[in-house]
Amino acid sequence: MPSLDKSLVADLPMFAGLGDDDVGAILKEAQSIRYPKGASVFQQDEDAHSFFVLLHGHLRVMKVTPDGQQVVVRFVTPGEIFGIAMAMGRTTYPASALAVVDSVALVWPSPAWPRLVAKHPSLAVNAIQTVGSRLQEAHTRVIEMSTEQVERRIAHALLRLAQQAGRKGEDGIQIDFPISRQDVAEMTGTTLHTVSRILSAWEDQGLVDSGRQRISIRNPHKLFLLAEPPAG
Amino acid sequence: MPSLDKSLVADLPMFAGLGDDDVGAILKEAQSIRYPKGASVFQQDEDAHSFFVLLHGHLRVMKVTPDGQQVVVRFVTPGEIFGIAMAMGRTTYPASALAVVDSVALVWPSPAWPRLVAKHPSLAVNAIQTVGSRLQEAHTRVIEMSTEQVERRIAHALLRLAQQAGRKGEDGIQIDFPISRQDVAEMTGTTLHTVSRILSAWEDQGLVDSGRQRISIRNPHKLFLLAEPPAG
DNA sequence: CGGTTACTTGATATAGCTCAATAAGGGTGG
DNA sequence: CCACCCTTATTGAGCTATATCAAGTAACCG
Repeated sequence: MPSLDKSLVADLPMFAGLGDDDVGAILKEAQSIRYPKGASVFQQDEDAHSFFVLLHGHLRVMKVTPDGQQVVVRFVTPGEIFGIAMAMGRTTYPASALAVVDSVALVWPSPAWPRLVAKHPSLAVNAIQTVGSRLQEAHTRVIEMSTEQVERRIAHALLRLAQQAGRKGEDGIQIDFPISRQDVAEMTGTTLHTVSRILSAWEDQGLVDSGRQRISIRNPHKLFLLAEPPAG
Repeated sequence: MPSLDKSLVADLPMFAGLGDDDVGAILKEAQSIRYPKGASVFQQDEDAHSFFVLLHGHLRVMKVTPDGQQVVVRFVTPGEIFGIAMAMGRTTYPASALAVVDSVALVWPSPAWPRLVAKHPSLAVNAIQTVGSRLQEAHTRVIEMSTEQVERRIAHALLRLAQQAGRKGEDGIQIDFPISRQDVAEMTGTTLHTVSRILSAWEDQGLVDSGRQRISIRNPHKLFLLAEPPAG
């Protein structure tokens, strides 16, 4: 019984440079698990027992500060590897992951990682690149938070979301999972009130069309101009 | 002529899990270069020709936004690997590195990386961990910028600097390289004016002792309490 | 010394937070 | 299918942390 279809995953960046046989062997060690909407995939500070590849759905990854404030680290989209705390030399997860819609992931036990890497070194190379690009993103975010004010940060966040999880609709690009004002606030370091006000303003200008846990971008070009004002 | 002393570098995290022979072989491919104070090691967007290990001195890594604002990404301290853009799958450096004091680094040509990794897989594993811990730091910074106000952010930044580059002096921990108010501002997303005011206030309270491009922490414990106020 | 770079400090302006109240969806159970 | 409830979103008013503007002082460098 070929438990998992190689074709589903063979061309994910994580498996780049691996032959079909290798991919098959790696997949044999994984199981696929379904996470219903709202379910937790793993919790911050919990023992990093597994690592994952998202097959279907969307996850919100968030961190909570000691005093209870939440920050959204990112959203995981299908094809991404996540929860690789162990590969980064950690024993616990640095953040929590929650299914925002019904989702399915491949799951490997963390102890399999060193063995798999030893046998398939390209895994390590690919993992560095994955972590590297996340580092880039994180730095981008630091820079935005240091130098831009709220409106531009929100514009950037929405454009990024549209790129990662945008679904072309009748008029505009819709973000393909439920996302609240609070979520956007936690991604951009502001409050839901400010997000609400700004989205309302943009709505009036015909820039976006949004509602309860739903945002679509009607005019990406104008939004882009807000995010990156032409030099002057 | 044994150009470089293995003992200098054999126990850096980057070479963990490698035998003396391996370390020797890897070192053979590097040259050591001196960067006088103020010299550029590499420039943002420049072709990622080399990667480095800092042997001596301190570097400031910074990014410039399209509109010319600078952000300090981090300071490099001796023993660290840096400029590994290429390992992360980039062809150009995402930031610039500048010697803030006379410095010395080991330099490898980027094309050597894949070959070295193929021959010494622990390099890849160690690199993931390095990049992973930088990702952690970057996320920490995002979270601080999202949830803390300026005074706490500066407190955190100074404590981190003290940990990475603190030199125990007669009274307190001195940051071991020249650092201006502007630098601290660019690390914490504020202005030099605000940093100056806050340091002045701390000076009055006997928390720090600072001057032109010089900061030392007289009372780390109190500073820590500012950074992490006890729950309430 | 003269010039430049770093730092200090006051006064004012304002972006965005906080507080507060209301409204609109949308799911659920009767 | 309707009524209710809970979550999410909207919007106003006032406040405050911090940026900005402005001016002067101190340290270092050649």
